[in-house]
Amino acid sequence: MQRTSPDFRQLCAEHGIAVTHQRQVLYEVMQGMEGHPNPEEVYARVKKKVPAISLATVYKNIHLFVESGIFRKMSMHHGSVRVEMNEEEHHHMVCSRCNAITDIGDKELGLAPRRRRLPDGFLVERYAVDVIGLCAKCQ
Amino acid sequence: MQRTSPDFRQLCAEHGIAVTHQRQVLYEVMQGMEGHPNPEEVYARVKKKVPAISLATVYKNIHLFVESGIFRKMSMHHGSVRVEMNEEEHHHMVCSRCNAITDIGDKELGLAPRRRRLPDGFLVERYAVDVIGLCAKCQ
DNA sequence: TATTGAATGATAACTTCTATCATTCTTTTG
DNA sequence: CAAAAGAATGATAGAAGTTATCATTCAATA
Repeated sequence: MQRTSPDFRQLCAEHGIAVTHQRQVLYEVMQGMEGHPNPEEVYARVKKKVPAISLATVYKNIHLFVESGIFRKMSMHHGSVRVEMNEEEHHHMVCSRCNAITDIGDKELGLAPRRRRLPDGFLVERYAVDVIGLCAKCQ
Repeated sequence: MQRTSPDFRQLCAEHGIAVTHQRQVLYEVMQGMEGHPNPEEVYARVKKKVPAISLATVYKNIHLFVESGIFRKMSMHHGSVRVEMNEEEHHHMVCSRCNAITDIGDKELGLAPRRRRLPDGFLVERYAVDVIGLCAKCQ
């Protein structure tokens, strides 16, 4: 029985990881989620399609996806790992009262040019700006 | 027995919190720490001066200090709460390999103009920039 | 100083995440 | 294409960090 698509086989080949049914379902479910889902949320959704899947498998594969560059991990304002599903270059507005996180595009943020080298020989990969403040609801 | 200094009494009065011996020792110990200590590190130090103190008390008071504005909580790249002890306006360089966090001053970062209002009516309090990259050791 | 409400300390419990390991599935190799 | 080798999965125990509970002690205030 062919359980995995050619597209997913290729994605895995490109990133040097093995193809499994669980992995494909997990990938597709995560693709369909917006914002910054945490592992429990992903697990709940994947379970609908693969009821026997283990939470450990979800964790292991989220790490694998992040390490192999398929998804990006974002910093943790929630006390749990969050995966970044927005592919656009963007940053975050974090409400200091309710902790809600909203994306904001690079342009709307309007920050000046960036340096590729910083003191102590630090080599820059990217800038992640958190704007701390109050969301409309909490003002 | 007078166990608390007038200075600390005033600080507490200003922030509307009660004065206790544990609280003063905790405050002084934290003042003497640099970087981004976590609750366990703080607990270990405070215990030397107040051996009977409970870890729960440390946690409760760190929260209290942060909520009342005495200290600032920083975002969590380490998987535990970190308190910001650097009073200067600054940001963080986060190594994507070893997770080391180094402070960088506002000027050295060179990210010019900031907006006080952002889309969706978000009211800005401050900008917290995480520069993700590789520290000198990990390159 | 007595009263009342808050803080503390001890510890159980909770949340999030990781390690372990037997079983099952993929990949590789002949 | 089948067998062997290696990797992934699922179940679950356990670790780390944090919070909740509650009896006791302490600080604020009347």
